[in-house]
Amino acid sequence: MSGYAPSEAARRSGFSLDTLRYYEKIGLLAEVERTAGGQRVFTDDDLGWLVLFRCLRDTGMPIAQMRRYAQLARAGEHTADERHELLRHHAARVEEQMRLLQHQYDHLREKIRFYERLPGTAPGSEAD
Amino acid sequence: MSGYAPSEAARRSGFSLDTLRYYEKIGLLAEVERTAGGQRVFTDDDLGWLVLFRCLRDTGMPIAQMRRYAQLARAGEHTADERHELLRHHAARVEEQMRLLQHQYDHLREKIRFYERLPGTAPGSEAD
DNA sequence: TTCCAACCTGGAGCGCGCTCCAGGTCAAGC
DNA sequence: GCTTGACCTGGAGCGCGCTCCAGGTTGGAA
Repeated sequence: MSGYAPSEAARRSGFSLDTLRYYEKIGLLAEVERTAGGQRVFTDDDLGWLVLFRCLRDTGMPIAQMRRYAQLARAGEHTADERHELLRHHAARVEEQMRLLQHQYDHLREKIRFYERLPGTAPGSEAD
Repeated sequence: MSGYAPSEAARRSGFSLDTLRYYEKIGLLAEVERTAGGQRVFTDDDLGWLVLFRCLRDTGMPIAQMRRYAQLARAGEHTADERHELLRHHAARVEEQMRLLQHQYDHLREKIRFYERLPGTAPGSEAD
């Protein structure tokens, strides 16, 4: 079941080896288990965290905030409310982000339509 | 009608004064007109470009690509096809970006639902 | 046993997109 | 004419999130 070499964890998570080490170094990922010789062994739980980090990162959460979330989770059950609130707050910003993206995408499409109305090589508007 | 002081251009565009100067320096904005004394005077056309840059920037286009677009436009009508293609290509990436954002947003909402199913302070799953 | 690819560490470096600074100039109101 | 706030320039610095490097260690296959 669990116990992945670094390269395997990288492959499964989509993060680079360097990024995995970096995430551990800055305390985003908790201390990863090691072999007797000191090489990392990632667990399914680590992989689960990486999936979450990817979600949060892809939605624009800064690393400092991800770290805060992770540290709260490690602190125990009693931080559940705060973690919940943190995610809800983030979700609200993601919604705003989606609205802005949609809005600017509409602008972009309109701009593109301008080019599609251009009849070959005719004199066009200045505002292109 | 046209002729805006730097601070006014900043206010209208939402870019900082430094950013406006930076955009001109790197050749994103064409050379902005000046008073006899050397102070910038932004035109309505400049403002139009800034609106476009905001659209492209908000949708994640790198500056190098915006500059390419701007330079093509300055080069004349004969670059219209290439500009069109550039925007269409960008729009495709924005669509992909929107899909990913929606997908990860769904994940996030599911995570939040997990906290909402938590009955007070009960022993929860590990995978939080 | 030997090999070599994968792994380790600490720390420097990078690419992006600004942002700030020092030291000086301009121009509008009094 | 003087003041003062907005503006100018070139260039350094920054915050983020990695990414790369040198120099050394590990561990599974042949």
